[in-house]
Parts: sequence; C-alpha cells; structure tokens
Amino acid sequence: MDGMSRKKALLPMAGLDNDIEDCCPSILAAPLDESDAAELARGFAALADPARLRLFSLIAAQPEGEVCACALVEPLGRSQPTVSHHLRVLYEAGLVAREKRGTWVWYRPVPGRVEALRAALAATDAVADFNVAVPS
Amino acid sequence: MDGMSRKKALLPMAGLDNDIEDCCPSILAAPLDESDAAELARGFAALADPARLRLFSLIAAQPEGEVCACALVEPLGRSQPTVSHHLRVLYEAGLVAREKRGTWVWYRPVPGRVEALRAALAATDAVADFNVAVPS
DNA sequence: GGTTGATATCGACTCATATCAATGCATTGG
DNA sequence: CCAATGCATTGATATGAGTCGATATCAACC
Repeated sequence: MDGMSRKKALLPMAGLDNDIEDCCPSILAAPLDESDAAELARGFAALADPARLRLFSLIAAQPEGEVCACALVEPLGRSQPTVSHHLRVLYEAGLVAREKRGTWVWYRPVPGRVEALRAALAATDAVADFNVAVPS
Repeated sequence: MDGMSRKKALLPMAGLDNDIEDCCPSILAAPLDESDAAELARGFAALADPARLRLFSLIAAQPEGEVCACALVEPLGRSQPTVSHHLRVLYEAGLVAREKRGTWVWYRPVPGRVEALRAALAATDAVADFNVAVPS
C-alpha cells in the first residue's frame, strides 16, 4: 500500500470492461435518481476545470503511458502545490492512477473511468432514434 | 492506415459520427491549450451538479421531446427559483433549448452539444489502441 | 547525519455556486 | 381592469473550489 490515507477514497467502479453501455446510468435514457446523479456529478466535476482538463490531456498524451509529476508543473503554468492539488482531485475521481517510484510520482490515465463518463453521455439506440427522429 | 475497426458504430446518425470525432478537441488525443480547456470545462461544469443532471435527464426522457418547466419543480424536489437557476445554467451551456409559449416555457435537449462533450472523452483509434494495449 | 530535490499538505485568501424567500414581470382568464 | 398563475430575477447566506506561499514529508545521495 502507498501510505496515503485520505479522508475519503472513493473508487466505486466494479466491472468496467464487461458492458459499458449497460453498467452505468445514462443521462439520456431515463431520469436519474439523486444517488446516481451525485455519483456522475462527482465524475464530471473532476473534468469541470481547465487546469485539470489540461493536466489529464497531458497525462493521456504521453507515449510512454505515464508521466512524472515533475514534468507537469511547467507546461501547466501553475504552481507546484496547485498542480499537486489537481492531480489529487483527478486521482480521487478515479481518472488517473499514480505510482511512487523513488523520489518521483508517475501518473497514468485510467481509461475505464473516462469510458464510464462517456457512456453516461451516450444515447441508447432507442433514445438516439428518438432524438434524430423528432422533426419539429 | 488500415486499422480502421471501430469498437462500435451503432449511432444511426448519418456521417455525424466522423464529423464529431474531428470537430472538437479530445482530452485524450493531445494536450489541450488553455482556451480549448476552458471551453470544455464550461460544458462539463454544467453537468457537474446532481440537480442539473437530474434536470437534464428529466428533459431528455420526455417522449414528446420537450417538457414544460412547470413539470420539473416537483420531481426535482427543489424550489422553483432553484430549478429556474439550473435551467438557466443548462441553457447557457447550450445543453438545452427553451421556447416560451404563452405562460409556459418548454425545454428540450440539444443533442449536438451532448455529443460534442461525449466526443471530447472519446479516444481516437490510435489512442484507443494504445490505452487498451497498456497492461496493468 | 545532513543536504538536496520532488511531492504533498496547510493556511489563507478570493471567487464561484447552490439554495431559498421575496419580489418582479408577463400572460391568461374573469 | 384585476386577480391568478408561471417563470425569472434579486438579495442573502452558506458552502465549496482554485490559487499560492510556506512548510512538512520522504527518498536519494554525500
């Protein structure tokens, strides 16, 4: 274990790869209950900041699949504590994984989590047909 | 490039899929600049609240394609000014359209806007291959 | 041990946001 | 006209979030 005990560590995703279209609630399929909405909102909130979007895109664009935190401060143009804060938010939202190797901490994206959020914005066939079919 | 096999192309919309993949920045393809990140963040911020997610799902789930604002207050369980506030946020984010007919105001989803946000979370073929190929 | 360098946390500040009660503004109907 | 209704806006408040400087922690190295 990494000796990182946070106030709240949340990773409620279980089966990520079986059937993404069915595993997670969709915004477009049916009215969400308050619980599903809160869970989804937490995910989107992690993406609702320019610094974090750029941070995540920087991590995801690495050809090696991971990147040292030290390589993120300068391109983001924000202070080191600020970058660390945003990395923590991304981590707690399940969007990135981190691994400490020696002095450095390496971050890599968690594709399944992004897919789950994307699936929440995906219409089912029926809903897609409906959305396209509505003429006026 | 011959690796053109998509994961699934079940969207009945015509060539919309290809266009959307190209029209909007993806957070997985390449590092975003501050401007693109800000624009995307505004979109995700509109979805980063449980009340708005439920509101949008209520609107999108209407078989008639639109719904009177008067029909949203009670199921959301929040005050009328609060609902009006969230509807305004959704409207200004381009996620819903509104039309005043007489005393009532009718809201309907704007499918293209949701698709654009979804596309921002979609990997290109190359990135998808890479992400899948990365072992744990 | 002491030093250096990389990260995380703390404290404080500022700004944004979610919420509701009260009010304003149209529109409808009598 | 006037009352009633639907919706938006305002004002107030409480909570949350982004930012940075200062500081703590931790690993590597001499």
